[in-house]
Parts: sequence; structure tokens; C-alpha cells
Amino acid sequence: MSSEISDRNRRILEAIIEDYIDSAEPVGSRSVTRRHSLGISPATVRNVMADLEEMGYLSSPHTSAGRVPTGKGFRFYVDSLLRVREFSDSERLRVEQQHNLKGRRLEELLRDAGKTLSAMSHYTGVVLAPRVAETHFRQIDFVKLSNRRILAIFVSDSGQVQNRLIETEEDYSKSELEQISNYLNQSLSGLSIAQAQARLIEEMAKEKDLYNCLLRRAMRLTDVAFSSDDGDHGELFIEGASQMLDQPEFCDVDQMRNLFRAFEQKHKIVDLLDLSQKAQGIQIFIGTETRNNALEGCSLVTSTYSTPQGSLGVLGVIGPMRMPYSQVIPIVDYTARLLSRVLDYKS
Amino acid sequence: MSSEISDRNRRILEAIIEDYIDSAEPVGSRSVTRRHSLGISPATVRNVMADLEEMGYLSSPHTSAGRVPTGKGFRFYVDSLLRVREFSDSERLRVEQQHNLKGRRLEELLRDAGKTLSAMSHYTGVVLAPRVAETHFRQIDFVKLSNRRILAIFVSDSGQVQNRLIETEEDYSKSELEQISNYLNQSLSGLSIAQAQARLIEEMAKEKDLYNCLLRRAMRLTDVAFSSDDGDHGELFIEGASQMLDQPEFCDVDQMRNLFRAFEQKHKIVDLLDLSQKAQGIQIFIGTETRNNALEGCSLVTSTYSTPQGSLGVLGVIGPMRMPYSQVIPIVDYTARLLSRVLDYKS
DNA sequence: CTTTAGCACTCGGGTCCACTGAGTGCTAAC
DNA sequence: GTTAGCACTCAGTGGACCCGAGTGCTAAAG
Repeated sequence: MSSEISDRNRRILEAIIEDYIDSAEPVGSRSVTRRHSLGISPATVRNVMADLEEMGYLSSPHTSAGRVPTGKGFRFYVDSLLRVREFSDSERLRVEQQHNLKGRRLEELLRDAGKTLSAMSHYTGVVLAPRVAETHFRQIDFVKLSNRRILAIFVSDSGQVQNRLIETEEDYSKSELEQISNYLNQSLSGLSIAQAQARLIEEMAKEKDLYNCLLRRAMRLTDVAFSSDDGDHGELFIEGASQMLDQPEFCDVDQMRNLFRAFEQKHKIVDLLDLSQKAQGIQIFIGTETRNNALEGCSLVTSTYSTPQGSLGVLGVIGPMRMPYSQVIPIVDYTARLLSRVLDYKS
Repeated sequence: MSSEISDRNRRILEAIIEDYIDSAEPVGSRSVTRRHSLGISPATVRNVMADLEEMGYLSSPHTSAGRVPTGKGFRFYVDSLLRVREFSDSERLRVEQQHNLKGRRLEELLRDAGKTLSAMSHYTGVVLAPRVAETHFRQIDFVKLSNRRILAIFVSDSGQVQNRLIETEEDYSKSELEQISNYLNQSLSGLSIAQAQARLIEEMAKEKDLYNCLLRRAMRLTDVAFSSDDGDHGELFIEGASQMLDQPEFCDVDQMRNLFRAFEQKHKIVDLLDLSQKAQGIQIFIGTETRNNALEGCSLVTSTYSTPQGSLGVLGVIGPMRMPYSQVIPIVDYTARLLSRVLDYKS
């Protein structure tokens, strides 16, 4: 009668959830007793199930079907019952083979990490690149495309390359651009973007009276180059979306449509990943915890990864709520560690 | 009896195909006569249909259903019957509004073109960026990430930015890298990548005996930087894939899966688009003409677009074979023209 | 008070069947 | 050559039916 959950009931809940993870179908009292030797009759299980349903851990699709774990049920499972499987050496090897480590661009590495996540988990892999605003300045170059069009190319410490087109009011000569970039490269080296911007404003205030023409013009350029726009959040890579088509819960076309629409609206997923960027390590969002209607039936397992310069990204797996967390968690965890290691080696 | 197709039969075939495009369902003899006043009885239409089926323009899913146009039927329709609809001013406007022209990066422009194609056609938009190998050299920069890691950043005439990570055997100092890039920027300006490579080899042969150390080292770097890898083909953007979920022909999950797998195997689609890059202007691939099993039920309408420097890209729409070509063609055509214009303006 | 056995009940899913309607092919008349 | 008429085909729909997995409840046993 207590609102606490007894030890035996835990075990039953665990059994139900594990059966459901395997079968994707509502599980009944009989099949639980058959598949797990709990020394308990189906009738007892039924009573317990009724209690668990009352408490919100289970729900029944209709009266004569079995029970299905709710989001709350899975949350309890993940928090209290889950024992994460150890990652075997052979699996480590598989990840490392999947993840082609040959020297390549950052973008390729990240995309590859997504593919690895997807291939290993059989769900969808997502990788959020480090936010540019948080990366550290390494070099900036200006390429003059035409009189009033300048391409600003920005290289971060982690090897990310960003470019932005700037339309100017005035002409800039080639040598002037060179001077500007030289100046910036010297004075901003190693700063974060935010710091760089602050530094520039500071400098400008100091020299205001001097009417330092070059500096003023440099400011005008960099102001645009550094201004954040919607491309501000790191790039998001979604790999293996089609894996979701194999999941029985998405055999319905409407559900599928929802999900793929969600994948196309990347900013919503970026927001979610940004959230989990705040906490280090593994994080799990179950069902409605994703705060995204289209992902109601899904869960997201994420982990942060980091470059040696300290800038952070997030990667993870999106799968059905019913995913085998004990297997997915080490996949996400290890891939994040591997990626951090590779990035470290790279720079 | 002639294997030629009579004028009346053409009209009937046209009517059938148009009805099928509207309804997505097999069309019967009666409904043809009802919807088009051809002054002909259903029985006559039946006779004609039988002939057309014999000739391979139509097929019947089963004996008591109507007829469905075959790929050959659509091909004939597109080649001989199609009258392309004029593009109204309001539609022009819609495209231009869709396509946000604000000054931005090439990548964003291309991706936006894909979104526009998708939004206007209600199918999936694809955009292939100009092949890097065919673009013209504008500038190259080397950024030293660590002792043995150098990031080569390459800017093409069209404003495309490519970067590549180079792992070197020997150290390069910062000033040396500057010298090298200065040298390259002067001597290679305006050449295509292929030409640039040839030029370098030529130079090297000339100076071989001189043991020009700088040049030799420059060579070694650029050799890697310019070497083509699988990232060689231009980048492919696929936008609005989820639109396909609304098409009745893909309500079946298996078909859907096939299609999305196809979208994930970008290289196959790149190959196809590369093909259509050879010919200028609009090209149409119907069903099996796409040479891609997963796209059997689909068609692809493409057009080339060009930068003022002459480098070429391709964009288009992938939709069901049953798509309203007379509407899709002007959408693709106009978007390609618009993109070319925007790129011209940009540089 | 908890557990269990037994029983009546529910409900989704599959099968069988008949009916309907859109469509065809063939033949004979115009 | 065209058309009307007719017999035939076949997918799809909806009702009747049963089956089986599952539940809730009750009463007896521990």
C-alpha cells in the first residue's frame, strides 16, 4: 500500500520492461512468468501489474492486451534498475574499425562518428559539432571575391573551418585585407570568439580618437564576420535515419512522417542537444523528456565529447523509447571517448 | 496496324497519362471518356488501350483494373506530348521569396535552392555543388594546426571553400607556409585545379636540377592538398525527403525504406547527376532510366546551373514517375536560372 | 493478509463469404 | 472502323464468426 515500490515489484517491472524491449509488444502476466523464473504465479503478477499501472509505470493499450511500460516506467528502469553492459574488446575493435581514422577533415570525422553510432546501435546517430562561438580563434583570412564581396575564412583551434560572405559598403584592397588579417591573427590568437569580439571593441574604444583608419576598417569587417546568425549553433549531422524504418513502432506511415519531419527540422534537435551539452557525460532523454512532440515515442542517449582545447560537442543515438539502453549507452560512451581521443591526436 | 501511333491514339494516351498523374490510380476506359470529351465511346478507348498496351506504353496491374502508364509511356509523353506550362509572374515571385537571397555562403545558397525546389514541387529537391576539380583556383592558404598537421584551405573562383587536413613527414615553419601559399597564389591564379596540377608538375620538372627547396616542399604539400579523394565530387544536398512520404505510391513501408536508403547512398545519386551535368539545360530521367533500382518508381528532372566562371553544377527534383512534368520542369528551370543569376551577382 | 486457482469477460486479429462496382474482352450490329 | 451489349474478372468492403491472449474478480488456500 505504500507509495514506495517493493523489491519484488521492482524485479517484476524490470522483467516486463526487458521483455518489452525484446518483443516490442505488450507483455502479459503469463509470458512474464514463463520467461523469468520468479517463483510467482501469473495471478500475482497481474495484481502487481495493476499496482504498477496505478503508479504510472505501465499502461494498457486496451483491456485485453498486455501492459506497455510508460515513459515514467522507462525512466525508473534507467535510473534504478539498469546495469550497463561492459563493452567487450571485440566491440571496441568494431567501433574503431567502423570509425575510419585516416587523417581527414573535422567534418568528415564527425559525420563518420554519426555513421558509427548508427551502424553499431541500428538506430539513428546524431552529432553536433562544437559551437563556433565557443571555439578558440586560430586564424582568419579574407579573400576578395569581387569589389564589394569578401569571403571571411575562419579557422578554429579544433581545425573547424567556417566561412562567411561579407558584403561591404566600401572597397577593400587586397593588401589592406592582408594587413587586417595579419593584425587580427596576431592580436586575437588563442582567444575564444566571444573574447575576440570583446577585445576588438576594447581596442576600438582605446584608439577611437586616433582615427586609426585600418583598425576601423578591420572592425567593420570583423563585426560582420563574427556576428552570429542562425548558422551559429554548430552543424548537426544526422546519420542512418532510415534505420528507423525497420522499427516496428514506426511501421505506421503517419508516425514515420512525423519522425522524418522532425529530422528535417534540425534546429529543434540542436536545441535539445545544446541542453545536454551543459552536463558532462551520458544523458538520457526518454519520450516526452525530449520536449519534441514528434519524438514522443523515441529516446535520445547522448554524451559530450571534447577537443583538447576544451570546446565541446555532443553526439548520441535517437531510437525508439524501447531501445536496449544497456547496450546503447556503452556505444555512445565509447564513441564519444574515441572521438575526443582522435580530435586530441589531430591537433 | 502500323507500328506508328495515330494522332487520335496520341490524344487518348495523353488523356490517360494526365488522368493518372492526377489520380495516382489505374485509369479505366469509361473514366477517360467522361473526363475528356473526345467524341469517342469507352469501347473504342478500350480497343486503343489494348493496342497501346501491346506497344508497351501502358500496362494493367490485373485484368479488371484500369491501365497504368509505363516508363516508356511517360517517356513518350514527355518527348512528344508535353506542353510545358508557362511560369506566371506570381510563381516567379514565390520562388524568389522562397529563395532567401541575403548575402551568405555558397553552401547556404545551394541548400536553399534545394529547399525551394522541394517546397515548390512538393517533392524532393537535390542540388549538386560544382565539382571542385572543375572550379578555378582563387586562393590557397595553409594553417598550421600542429607540427605535423597542416590544414589546407582552398577557395575557388565561385566562392566555394574546401579544406583538407594534411599529415606531413617533415615540419613546415609558419613563414615557410606563407611563402608557399604566396607562391602558389601568384602562379596558379585563375587556373582550374587540373591545370594547376599540370602547371606544378611542369614547374617541378623545369627546376628539378636547381634543387629549389621551397618549391619542392611546396609541391609535396599541394600534391596532397589537390589529390582527389571520395570527397572529390561536389557535395550533394538533398532537401525535403519527407515530402515523399505523402505520395500515395510510397505508402508501403518497404518502398519507403528503399527510397530513403537510396537517399543515404549519396554517391549513386551523385553519379546520376554527374551524367546530366554533361548536357546543358533540362534533362529528365524516368523510372529505370535513373539506373538505380531504388528509384524505379521515381523520376528525376534536372537542370544545370553555372557560375560566371563557367563551373557547373546540377540541381533537380526527385518525385514519383507520375509527377506533373509540365509544372515541375519550369520550377527546376527557373530555379537553376535564378541560382546562376545569384551566383553571378555574388562574385 | 498474501497468494493462488478458477472462471467469466473483453477485444484485436484472422478467416470465410457474399456483395459491389469498376473494369475488361469479345461479339455482333451499325 | 465504331459502338452497344453482355459475360466475366477481380480488388475491396463489411459482416459473421472464431480463436487466443489477456484481464479482473472472487473465493479458497497458505
